[in-house]
Amino acid sequence: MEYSKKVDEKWQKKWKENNVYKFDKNSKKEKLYCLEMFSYPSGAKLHLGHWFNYAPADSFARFKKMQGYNVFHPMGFDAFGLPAENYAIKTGIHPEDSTLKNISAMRKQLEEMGASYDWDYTLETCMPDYYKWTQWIFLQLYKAGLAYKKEAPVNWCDSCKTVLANEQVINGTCERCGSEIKRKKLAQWFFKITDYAEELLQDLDKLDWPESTKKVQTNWIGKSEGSEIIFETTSGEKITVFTTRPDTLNGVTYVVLAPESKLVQKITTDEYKKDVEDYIDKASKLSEIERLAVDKEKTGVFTGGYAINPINGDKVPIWIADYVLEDYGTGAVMAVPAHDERDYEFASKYKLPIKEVVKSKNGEETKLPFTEKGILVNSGKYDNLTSEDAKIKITEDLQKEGKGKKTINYRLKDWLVSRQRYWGAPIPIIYCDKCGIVPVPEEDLPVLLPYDVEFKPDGESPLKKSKEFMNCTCPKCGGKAKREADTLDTFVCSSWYYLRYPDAKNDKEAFNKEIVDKMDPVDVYVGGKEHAAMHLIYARFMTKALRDLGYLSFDEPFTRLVHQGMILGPDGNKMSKSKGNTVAPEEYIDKYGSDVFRMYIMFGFDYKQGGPWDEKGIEAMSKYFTRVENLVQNFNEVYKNTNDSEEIGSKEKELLRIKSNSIKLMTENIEDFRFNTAIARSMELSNAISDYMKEENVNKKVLKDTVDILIILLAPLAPHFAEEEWEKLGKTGFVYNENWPKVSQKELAGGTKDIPIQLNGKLKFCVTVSTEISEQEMLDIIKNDERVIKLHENNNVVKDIYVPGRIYNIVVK
RNA sequence: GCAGAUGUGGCGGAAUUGGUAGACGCACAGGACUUAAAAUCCUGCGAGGGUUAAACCUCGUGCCGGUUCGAUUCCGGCCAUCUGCACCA
Repeated sequence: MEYSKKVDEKWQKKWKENNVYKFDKNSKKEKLYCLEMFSYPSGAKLHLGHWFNYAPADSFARFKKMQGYNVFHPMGFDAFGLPAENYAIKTGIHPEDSTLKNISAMRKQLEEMGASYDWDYTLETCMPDYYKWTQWIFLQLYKAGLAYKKEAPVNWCDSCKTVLANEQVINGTCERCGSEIKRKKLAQWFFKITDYAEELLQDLDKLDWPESTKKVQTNWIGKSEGSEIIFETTSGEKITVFTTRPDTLNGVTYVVLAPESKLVQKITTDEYKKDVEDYIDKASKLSEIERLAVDKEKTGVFTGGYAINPINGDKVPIWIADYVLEDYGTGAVMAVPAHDERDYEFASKYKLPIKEVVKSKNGEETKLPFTEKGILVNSGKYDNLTSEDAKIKITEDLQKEGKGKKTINYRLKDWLVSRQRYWGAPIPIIYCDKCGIVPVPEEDLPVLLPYDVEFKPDGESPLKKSKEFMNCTCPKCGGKAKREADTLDTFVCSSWYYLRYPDAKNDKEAFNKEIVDKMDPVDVYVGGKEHAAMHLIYARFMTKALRDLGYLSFDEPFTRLVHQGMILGPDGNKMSKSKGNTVAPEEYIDKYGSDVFRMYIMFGFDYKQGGPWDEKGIEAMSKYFTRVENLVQNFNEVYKNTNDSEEIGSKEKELLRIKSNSIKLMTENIEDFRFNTAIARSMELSNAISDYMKEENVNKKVLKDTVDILIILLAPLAPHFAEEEWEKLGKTGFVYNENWPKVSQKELAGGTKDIPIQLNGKLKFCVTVSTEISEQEMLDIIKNDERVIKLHENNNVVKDIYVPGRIYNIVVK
């Protein structure tokens, strides 16, 4: 049958009937856990991005299986979350109904793609049999003190009526709807990811991840080493500041508190009370985007209070200013306008003194603000020390007097996990008037998400409106109590799903320890780099936390990480409905079949790079399929009708060399997710076979072996097509069950090779030598080549450089 | 502003540890087959010069410079585009 969607259907049916993709958990082969980031069923159809993520990664998994690994390759659905709820708000269709419908449609499409998933291991995060365990994990973290509640200024989106994580705030606007984010104080649940900041940073070294992603995480964690320094104040309070530049302590000319700081009230004198209150009031009304605008001029106000410099006794004014952030460091800074740009700008505006205490090391004139390290001046006994030495010395001296210490700060903040939303896993907590916060007993899990709820947003959690859900009895005292109305951030669901897959049907525990230790960590994780900061850091945290609680015994969830690039619209822009440049895969699948589409997206782009969609390439790929079909058909005829030659001559050697070269490079390339070059090598091989078949006398054995190998090599890349051609070759089993071929070094050497001859590094010509002779013989042939001799005669030769088997360069004056 | 990535023919993209730049494919041109077209097959295809035709010569991997017998690859300095993070003291 000529390749089309019909061939896909034929083989999908056969695969199913024969359980070809059944995972054998008892296999003795080495396990390989290959995972793609699971899909979010916000729409009913797989879009091009899904295809570009899943189809090539499936080819990788197939390749690994053929190489002899026991490949575990599951797929599931990240089904809770805002889009389904927003869709529901718009259309009135319940999130559960639309989500489940989308899941079944997407699953059907994934089957049509021909992906080698074992669906016995699937999961859906919105189902009670999954979120029961999400809640259970919450309880374990709660018991361990890693989940806690606190009042916190949160990012509030007025349009979505919800709190957003810092990661969901883009330039002060909501990631989803683009409206400005305001600050609001609410009691919120947090996970203590900051406890793991140092380990999350250190363990990045262990990971086979793209460097750029490690960098993103490093910046996200934002470790900075410095000192905490205590300033006494005239009002008797103490202000602790954090600084990375204790060497500039003598240059402090004022101290600044964040407007939200609790100290402000105590330090402010009556005289300045009104100014300060006005300022705080104004600052709190500013939205995040206004407050953080880069070009915003710094503002602040004097409190009337003074602080005492712990090192020289200087009395400096205390100000409040919104350029100081409450939630970083100590919420207070010592201002050194001479050596910090922000302080300089502020001091200049408010006419505060500027005192220079660091000079350039090489004695050059320094222009203020001078923010580099240098040599201390105007610093009493610390004069002439380098910044590096002074940092240590000053901190030591302060420590002796209990006025300071060395410390480390991280930008990473605790993970805010509560959402005032309906479509998520309910937080398993009960509030009792008598007993306070009471965790739901494990045997009462899951806390079911009620179906009948008014989920239109009005600033309150939708669950609060369901009396049935809210009213309960306290597990401790049996009295009347209320449930937590917030649901968990979907990132909580996705922070542990890779642990659930291998034991997805376990109804006794989230996952069995023995199984998870055997199957995890994920060996190869494939997904977009938009998750570099959030999902990937949360999952790492979760693995480490569960390890410390004794539920598993490894440190990192994803050993190797690969990011696919993004396919852009034909116009080179990101695909979006509003731009009208989207590409619908279904049309192409229907017209050409899934394999042509898969092969095109693998061949037309650098996988890690992506690029603009080009429709012409798909037609070309379809033609390649036809060429291979013709090749197989011709082969069957040639094999039947021509005379056999047992000779292994130069033609055969060349064919075998190309065959082995294709095996070698395809093996390396697929391993490295470089599908475009892998496919190029398969094309070279089919071209070589076609050429060889035009010969008068063919060596049938060589030809047959080579054709078989071509189809085997294509099997992971074009699975349906390869099965069809395999069958045409008269084979009975599935080509998927064949072994990936091995390279023959002897064949790879071929018969001859060309040694380039250069003159001053520029190619002149090549000398062809046999690969079966010694290096010395090769050199002799090159040296005695007429053209080489001529080059020597006609030039003033300085020397010859010979890299054995590689290149021969003649250096002339 | 900081960090990261990218820059190669008309196009997508290839080039081991520095060693024949442009694999493979698209597009294009010419040819074969055909009444014709499509499909298929064959040939050519970085730019410029040169030749009846070849041979051959010069230039060429964003720009400038360096290291080297030899640089798309290594180093220094720019430019452009993209993506993160953005008052983190």
